Amino acid sequence: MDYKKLAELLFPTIDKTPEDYEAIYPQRDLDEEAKITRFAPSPTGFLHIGGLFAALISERIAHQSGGKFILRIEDTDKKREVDDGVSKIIEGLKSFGIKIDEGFVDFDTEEGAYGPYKQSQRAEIYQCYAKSLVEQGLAYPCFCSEETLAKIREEQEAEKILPGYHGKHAYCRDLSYEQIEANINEGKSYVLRLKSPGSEDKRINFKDGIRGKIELPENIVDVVILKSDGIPTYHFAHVVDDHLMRTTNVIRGDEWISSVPIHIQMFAMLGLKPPKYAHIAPIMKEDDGGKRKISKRKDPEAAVTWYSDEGYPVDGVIEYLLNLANYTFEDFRRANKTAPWTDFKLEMNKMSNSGALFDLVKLNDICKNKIASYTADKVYTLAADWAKQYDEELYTLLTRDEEYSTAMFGFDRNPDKPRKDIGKWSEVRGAFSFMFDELFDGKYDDIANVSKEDICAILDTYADTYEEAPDNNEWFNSLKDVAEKHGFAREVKEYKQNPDAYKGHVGDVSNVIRVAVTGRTKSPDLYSIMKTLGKERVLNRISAYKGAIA
RNA sequence: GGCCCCUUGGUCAAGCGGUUAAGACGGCGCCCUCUCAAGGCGCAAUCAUGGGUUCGAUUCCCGUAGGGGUCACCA
Repeated sequence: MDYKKLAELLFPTIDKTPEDYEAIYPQRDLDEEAKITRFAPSPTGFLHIGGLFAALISERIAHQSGGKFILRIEDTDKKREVDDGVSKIIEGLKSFGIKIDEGFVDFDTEEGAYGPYKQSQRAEIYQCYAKSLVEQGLAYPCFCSEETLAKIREEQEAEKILPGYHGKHAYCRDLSYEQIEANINEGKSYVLRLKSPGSEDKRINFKDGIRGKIELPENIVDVVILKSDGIPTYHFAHVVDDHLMRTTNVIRGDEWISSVPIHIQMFAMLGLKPPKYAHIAPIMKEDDGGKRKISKRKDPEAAVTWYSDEGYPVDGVIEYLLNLANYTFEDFRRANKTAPWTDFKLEMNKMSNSGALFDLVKLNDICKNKIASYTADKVYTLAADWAKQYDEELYTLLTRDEEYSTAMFGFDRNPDKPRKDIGKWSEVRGAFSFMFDELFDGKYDDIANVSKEDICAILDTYADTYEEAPDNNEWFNSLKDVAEKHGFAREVKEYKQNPDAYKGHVGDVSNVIRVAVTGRTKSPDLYSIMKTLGKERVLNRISAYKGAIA
């Protein structure tokens, strides 16, 4: 058969050759060490936490080696594509600080010399490589209908042999030129299949960057490389794109492992060198005592936007993911308390090869530590940013008096032992409601161990003698005076040594003030709170509390 | 079902033939403390299972079970 003639019949408009594209997209001029990685999602909905994880790993591997990180859009499936899919991906990546060098670096901004970076715009390139395969007799058109394919599958199931287009079921494999031409003239639609040279009893080996050596049976199926609309399947697009974009390391989900034989075969048939592969385990979710892949449909936390909505600090989420990727991140963080996460050297071979359960409790802990490490200014900025989008009332309150809010976020924020009570911005409202009259709900925790009479007497004395103390010590000393006056011990120790001699101790007295001022028995440093609140508001709170318990 | 991958406390996990089987989160307890948060100290809790190999298996080999993935003109 004259394959050249066939190629012309199939691709009359394709006049470039693979050599042309080799020249258009030359080898990159980079260090030996520099790695080119890419994140290649399909725009079928929101950005998934697993996608962010894969993107983060790829970005790290590229940037810590002095290489480049590409965002390529795999939009070869028109049926599943979602309108704003691309912008959702870019927005998600951007909001988590993933820096893209090439491809879709921003909304409507495509950069780089290896584009276009959207597969739907690369049809001619794929077709050119497909044509060359046909010319060499390595690919052929297949006219089998869906029904035929279904029948083949049935037969194979009955015979208990490997399903797929191969062997005696590969009906179109040996069609003559005349048959093909006749079919085409009839207007029959067809796909292009690769003529697999694989044999059933041979195996292929490859080294996975995470799992090490993997051995799989060779691919014997004549897979589709071009769909009937002329658009490539994932496999073919991957091979052509990652070659032409000069990707050195393909990092993707482990659901691709079983396709590696197909990919390696394609690279070989095109005479190209495959990239290094690394397959990462999916993020799992606990389900009825079992594990399952975290799912777009069932789990709100699968969407990356969920973390933004909840107000998790983006660094916290990233560090949790890094922690999931390499157990050594924790040590890095302990040793470098304030270093940016980009200083951490991610190691591929330290990645776990079984899927980890996503642990919101751990995430929360990391985020608490993260926020505790911020300055009050930074907390203010980030909390306000979040509130602006998700809690308008809080935003108004927070920004009404920046100095006031910053002082509030500064409670107990000493560098050695910072307060760790909020893990996400949505907790700000609840944690600091007492700082704003608009949010202060007039509900009070019960005080169990002080009588109502004593509470009133303490409040009276306190209100009458209230002065803004210059520092915490002095304030506390004056509180001790109040305690003493009402029959409470000045020191907790004194009380413990001789409990019958007192009604209680200074801690009980401070709690009375605490409840009056904040409504609750648990709060950050009371002195700081009152100082920030100001005398007038403190006195108002005290009288309001008296009214409430009267 | 075929093929492939995986299996250490509740969770993330270190370990790579001999260990009291790290560490972190969570839990519990104690200490510190004007409350809480934090911090300090401590406790409980793990090698899926059966066979080998070996003087010795968490570690190596085989089987079993369980989990996951994949077998499309989806990625």
